[in-house]
Amino acid sequence: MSIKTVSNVVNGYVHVAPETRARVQQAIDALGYKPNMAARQLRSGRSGVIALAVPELQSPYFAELAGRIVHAAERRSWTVLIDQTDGHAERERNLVAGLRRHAIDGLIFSPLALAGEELARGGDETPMVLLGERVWHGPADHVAIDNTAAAADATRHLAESGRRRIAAIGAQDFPSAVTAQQRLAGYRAALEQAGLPADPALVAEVESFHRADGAAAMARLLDGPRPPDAVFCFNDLLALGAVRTLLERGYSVPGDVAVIGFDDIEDGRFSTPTLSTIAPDLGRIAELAVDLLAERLGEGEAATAAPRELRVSHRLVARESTLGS
Amino acid sequence: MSIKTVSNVVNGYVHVAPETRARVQQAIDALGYKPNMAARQLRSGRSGVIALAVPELQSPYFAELAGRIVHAAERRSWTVLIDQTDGHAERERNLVAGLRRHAIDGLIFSPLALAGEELARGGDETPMVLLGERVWHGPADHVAIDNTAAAADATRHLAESGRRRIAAIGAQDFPSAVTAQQRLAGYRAALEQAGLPADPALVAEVESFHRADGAAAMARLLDGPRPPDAVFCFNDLLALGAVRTLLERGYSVPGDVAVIGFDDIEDGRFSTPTLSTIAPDLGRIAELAVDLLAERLGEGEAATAAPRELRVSHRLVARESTLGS
DNA sequence: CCCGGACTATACAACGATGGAAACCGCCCC
DNA sequence: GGGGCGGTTTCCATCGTTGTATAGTCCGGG
Repeated sequence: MSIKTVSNVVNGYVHVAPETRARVQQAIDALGYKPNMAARQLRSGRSGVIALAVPELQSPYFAELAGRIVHAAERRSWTVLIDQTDGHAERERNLVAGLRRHAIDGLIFSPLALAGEELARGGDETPMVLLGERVWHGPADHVAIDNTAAAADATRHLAESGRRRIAAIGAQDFPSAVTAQQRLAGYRAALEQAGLPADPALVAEVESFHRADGAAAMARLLDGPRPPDAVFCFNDLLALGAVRTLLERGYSVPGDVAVIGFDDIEDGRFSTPTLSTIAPDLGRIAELAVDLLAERLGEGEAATAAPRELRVSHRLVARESTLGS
Repeated sequence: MSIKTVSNVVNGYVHVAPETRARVQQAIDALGYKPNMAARQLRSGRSGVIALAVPELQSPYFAELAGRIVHAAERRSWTVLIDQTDGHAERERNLVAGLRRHAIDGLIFSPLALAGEELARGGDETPMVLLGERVWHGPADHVAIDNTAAAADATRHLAESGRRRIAAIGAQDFPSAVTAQQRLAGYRAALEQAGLPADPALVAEVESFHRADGAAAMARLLDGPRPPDAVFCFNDLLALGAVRTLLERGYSVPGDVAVIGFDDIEDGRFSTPTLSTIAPDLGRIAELAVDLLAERLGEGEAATAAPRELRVSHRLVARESTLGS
């Protein structure tokens, strides 16, 4: 009974005599033998682990995304290793440069601080899939919804319900804030299409996309000369923060001010009022990201093809914060 | 220039001539050499990866916990691999049995479906730290807050603000639902201490701890013969769901019904009304869990000591849902 | 009765890194 | 001038697994 025979049994190699197989299996059970993954990995070059890099798990959007990706990866018997970048450019750069401390087969990366050419991979050939909004035709596979169109949908929804002074919360003007810029572009486009003036005083900048930023931004808008009658927030957290400020100050939502968010996180379905939002097809994003990695890890053709850009659908979900109850 | 010399340079071995070191380093940079983690791991027996097993990342509590643990692990240069059990007993059993597909140095496990002796480790000697509530003196290191006391604190807070009919949402009667049972025990103890009768009609069972369960449970309580004037929900998600139902039906919170939750997730700080809750020291839990693993992975004494039980502090955070605004 | 082929088990060499021992070097000191 | 010595580098074995090549076994057919 040689080592190789054990290997054959463990791997279900066909030509093992049933009797031998049984004996080996028995020994395995008795001794509690576990194959050593490190050695297997060394031999095969595959670890069965993919990394997911997100800014922070504390944000419901990323937490949900992570959960979906873990599930999608499970179907391929992959495990997911989490890298939290906290949105630090340095960390993100290290990821892209492949300065990882651990052996992974692929990387799914939702960048926050990096954009454009900075995401080009140097030297490291482990496949990478980029998530989230970004200039098209980048250096790696990319999965995203049509961000600008989605933002326009949200804004149009507000306009169509008769709102005239539609504010935006979530603008950011540093160059890597592609998400914010695309959503702002969609907002402006929809305003123009609706024949509404674009009042710069109605665009509120934020540091980051958390509830507190939304609350503060809303306060600034309300303190301005002519407060808005509707707000498009660039994500649901901002929107929940904004709603909080509005209710705190005695405004009615959507009576006085309608609010719409972006992401469709679960919080918005149970908040009061429930939150209108743009719902990206998260499940599909997760599946596609994992599928793309799988293709790159596969044998032939697809593995070396040019970067692909996949667009995922989104839909508008109108709830109480714009419709009333 | 041998392989070993490169290894020595990479690992910062002292006795390498500066000139040699420089040449090697230069070659490394030029060729983009990356040490192979699989090989290193095979030799050293350490992967630098710990697994975190939680029921689901979609729950803000676990998402936050995961984020904290990733950060705590980072300080030891460990990476965290996520296992989502979805609360399936089978999956949890596999974890405990060590039927892992990947090489990890340790496991931080927040069980949902398993309890007590089922958690005893068979054969697998990779260290495990259990999180969350459970019978004491179990088979592995364990970090948790005093769950019963915390539940009593929450209930007492309601009683002290003059509420007489205090309901509980979150009871579960299957044997592994230790968390629910401990919180229920705390609730009952506090009622008794406050001299309030324990009306079984005021205890609402739930399937799981999500917003929808809280909303449904609240509806059942309101439809009952004598609705409560306060509710202690066994976690914040249940509480947010309950608040949603109350507001939807025109009740004032806390005017008609006061609500308190458990976990102190971020949602509760920006909901309307803001949510009173029990805040466990999550950061400390994460740190301790990682520290315990580190001890077990260390060389000598501590590695083989008896399982330890560490208790983490919690505090009551009173917000609008019990105090009013 | 021998041989080919199918089936089964073993031997050996990798995968890439590292600990330890051995080899090499220049130099000081007796 | 040779032995010893510190500092530096190389050699060898090893971690556990698996692909390839090889050896062994058994059977049926020519």
